[in-house]
This record gives sequence, C-alpha cells and structure tokens, in this order.
Amino acid sequence: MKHQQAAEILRDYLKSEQNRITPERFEVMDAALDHEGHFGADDLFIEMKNQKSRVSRATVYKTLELLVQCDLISKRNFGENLTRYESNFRKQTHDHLICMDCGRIVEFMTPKVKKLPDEIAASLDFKVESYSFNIFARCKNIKECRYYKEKQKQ
Amino acid sequence: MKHQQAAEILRDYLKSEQNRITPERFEVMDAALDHEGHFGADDLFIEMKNQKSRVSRATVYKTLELLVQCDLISKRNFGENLTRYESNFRKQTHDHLICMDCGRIVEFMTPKVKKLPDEIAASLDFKVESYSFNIFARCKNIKECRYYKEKQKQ
DNA sequence: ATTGCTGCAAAACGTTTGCACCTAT
DNA sequence: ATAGGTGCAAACGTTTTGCAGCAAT
Repeated sequence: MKHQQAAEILRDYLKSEQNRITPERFEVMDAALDHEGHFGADDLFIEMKNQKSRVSRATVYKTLELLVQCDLISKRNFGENLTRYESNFRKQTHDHLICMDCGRIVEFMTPKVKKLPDEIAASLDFKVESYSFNIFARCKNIKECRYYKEKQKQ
Repeated sequence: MKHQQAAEILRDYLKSEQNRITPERFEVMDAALDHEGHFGADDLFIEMKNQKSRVSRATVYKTLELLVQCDLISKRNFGENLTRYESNFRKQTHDHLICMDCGRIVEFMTPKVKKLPDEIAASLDFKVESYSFNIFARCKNIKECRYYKEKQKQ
C-alpha cells in the first residue's frame, strides 16, 4: 500500500458505513491517488489493467464513488459528458480554467469565490454540498501554445 | 415562425458562416426557444416528434450546437453526463443551484462572480469564452419540500 | 451543378446492471 | 453461514457517424 494515511481514512469510512474492507478497494485507491491531474474512471481501469491488475471495470467505477464519499478524491465535470476525478490528498481546494483550444486544465485559487456558495445557498434556503466554478477560455496567443501544437499533430 | 427576432439572428449567423438556411434549423430553433427551463437534446427531439415534426434526431443535435454558437441558447452540464440547453432569449445571464435531494434547479444572479472570470483568465494569459458556476446543495427542510415528495412517488 | 444538409440506422462512448461465484465478516 | 463484493458480459442512454438521397445555393 503506497498511501498509508489515505488507507486509514478509507478503512475508517468503510467501517463506519459497514462496508467491507477488500483488497480491490485499496488497490483502486492507490492507483487513483497516484494519478497526476484529472482522470476518467475508464482511463484508470485501462491503466490498472495494463499494469496487470485483475480489478474489474465495475469495481473501479464503484470504488471511485466510495473515494468521493470519503473525500479522498473529487468528482469533476468539464462539460464533456464524462466524469473525471482528481486526488484531494494533500491538495488545497481550487477551481479550473479549461482551454478550449489546447485542452489544458489550469487550476487556480479564488478566495473571492469560496464563501459565495454558502451565502447564496443560505439565502435560498439550501445548505451547500459542493460547488463548481469553471472558466472556459482560449489561449491568448494560440500560435505560440505548445499544447495546441501538440494537439494538432494527433 | 414563432420567434421572428431570433430567426433573424440565426439567419445572419448562418449567412456569415456560409451555412445553409434550411427550414429544419428554424423548426428546431422555435422548439428550443419555446422550451421553459433546461432540456436535453433528446428530450427536444422526442417532443418535436410527438408534435408530428419530421426533423431527425441528428439534425436536432447538430442544430442545437449552431444555436449555441450564435448565442440563442446556452449549453449546461450539471454533472450528470448529459448535455442540457436553455434559451438565452430575453434572459439575463445567471448561475445555478442544483438540489441533490429534490432535483430542483434554481437560478440566481451573482454580480460578485461576473467579473471574476475575466480577471482570472487575464492573469493566466487566456481570454474568457464562458464560465459556469454551479452550487450543489440540499433543501434545508427536506421533509417539507414538495418537489422531494413528488420525486419519491415515482 | 455543386456542395452541404437531411434522415435513417448503426456505431460509439462512458457507464451501469444482472448474475453466478467468491470472500470478509 | 450469510450478506456483500467481485468479475464478466451484456445492456443502457446519450451522442456521433456513415451514407444515400435531397435541396439550397
């Protein structure tokens, strides 16, 4: 197990919910937390498969939802009808700018946004569960963007 | 044609892009702008079909993208891996609070958010195309929420 | 006359489900 | 012993595509 501290969080969560503690769940957790940046459930499954893991697609999908529930990872959606996840472990909460030209996803912090969800939800008589703030943008100088050039090659 | 003013916008856009002006496109436009609230492409197709329209599914999907491009409708995604649209016509820009209990989507205005995307994008050397700010929340008093009760019946 | 658009059906895509078997409790 | 979890494949729902015929330019 690579992520001892996270494993403890997952174990406690599974216990508290009376879910079973299985090796597959920790295997998925390790793979997910190892991942840099954002990833889809299927991506992770394929990767694990390539690394000779025997964990099934169904288990990967289900376990990722458990990891969201115990706050080890976050669920994101950048408007492509595709669920993405990213590790929360040792990371600050942040928002995203998605470049519509080169596909880059840039993370940024916005103290100004942080307290808004609570204020707004309260005024409408709701309590906040989570929020998403995404900016869709384009490179200011696309001709010099190496990510865009790379993308064009494909 | 129900929406003369919108039709003009669409016609101008199609001309400027050298796209053809077809009756199907105006039929989809009328149906989309008639729609209250948020709708999926397939919903719209089914509805039109029920009203004896002969426009095909493919055309509905493609035309909705054109309507987004000429800013008559907006594209939304509330994290369900399903694209939703809503009319922009005679409406102010707004953001959304999605209730995870009752499924309601509440619209709100946030002057405080409006200028943030520009500031942030500029500082990262991008130019804003659009942004989304969604709050996922729960009813403060779910037991008295009639939308939740209704949902439970299903 | 020439593209581009349409309708149809089939395919693609990410995701979920049903079921028999297995395993943590 | 018994839920609950797993792996597999099949099903699902939304969206995209390929293609032959049609219609706007």
